[in-house]
Amino acid sequence: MEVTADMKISTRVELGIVALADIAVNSEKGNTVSSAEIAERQNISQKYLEQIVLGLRQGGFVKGQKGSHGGYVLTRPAEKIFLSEILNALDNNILADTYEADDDQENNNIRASVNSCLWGNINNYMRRFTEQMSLADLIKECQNETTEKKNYMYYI
Amino acid sequence: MEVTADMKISTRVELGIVALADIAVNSEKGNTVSSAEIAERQNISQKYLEQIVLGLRQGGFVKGQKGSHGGYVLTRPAEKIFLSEILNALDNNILADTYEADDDQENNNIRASVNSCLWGNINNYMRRFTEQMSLADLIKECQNETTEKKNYMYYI
DNA sequence: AATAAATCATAGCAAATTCATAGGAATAAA
DNA sequence: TTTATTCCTATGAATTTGCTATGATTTATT
Repeated sequence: MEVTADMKISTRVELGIVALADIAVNSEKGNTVSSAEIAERQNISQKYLEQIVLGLRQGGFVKGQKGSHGGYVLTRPAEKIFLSEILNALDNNILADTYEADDDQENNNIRASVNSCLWGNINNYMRRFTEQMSLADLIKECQNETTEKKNYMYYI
Repeated sequence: MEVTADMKISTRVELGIVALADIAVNSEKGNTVSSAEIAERQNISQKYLEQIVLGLRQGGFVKGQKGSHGGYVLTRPAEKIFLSEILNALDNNILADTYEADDDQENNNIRASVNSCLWGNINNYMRRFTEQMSLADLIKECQNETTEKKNYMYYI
């Protein structure tokens, strides 16, 4: 994800989280959730969705059951899936661990600092925020949408 | 900036901030700073830099003096230029004011919430952070790079 | 065994975006 | 008039993104 490119979420990441939340909500009794169901509920092209869910499976969040009456279930409870993990799986650029200094050290003091001060700071916030927010938290927030938003406090 | 895609800064924004900082630092006695100077100091293609500085001028941060011995100077002190303004000028997606709900309200409760909860939160942080950090602050941090990093606290 | 329903995997493509390169017009100082 | 600079626009290659499409594979059901 480029903070560039826009502080705008990519469709892939957005739909990935949506799909995972949909699976979490609709597989509560152990039944599987098919991509066709998700596609209809969330109004997404099914084939496109399948590609995205592929990433979720490769990331280890869901497992798929092939065949008739197949579908997806979570591999672990939504309380133990953190948004940071999802972002890393679906978009490996979005959460960089570190911003390494540039190689030629002579002239780019300013340039290196822009990265470390500004983006490092924002990236740290984003990482911490997503590391502490689980899929279950997100779903809870969806259900409480009308209630007052909490204030979060973070040390950066 | 797409948190998509990557939480990675675009070259344009990065070089824009770098160029502006360079101008701020090197025009202290009222002298102009030419794009050739900046390009050499920061090791950037001059022609590419000119395009970026064009955006800075259109954003009202610098004014250019044409002709021999021309160059750029800030239009106001670095203390009064905030990073949020630069981001908005160079990348109009990076700091969205709001995340408007999607149009068809029936099925996409989850989808709307992903945007408002997750990206709204991160975007708010980013906006507040960049609204309170001036170009002068950034330059100061560059000069204190070896010193211990401060901890910032924010309410989101 | 046959059928149907679903995942799984890959290829491809149009549009947009990004990162530059290039050429030259306009302007101002010397 | 020369030189140095900003200013402006066109162009293109490479990448990314969002999406469509095709079909192989697997499993449950009849």
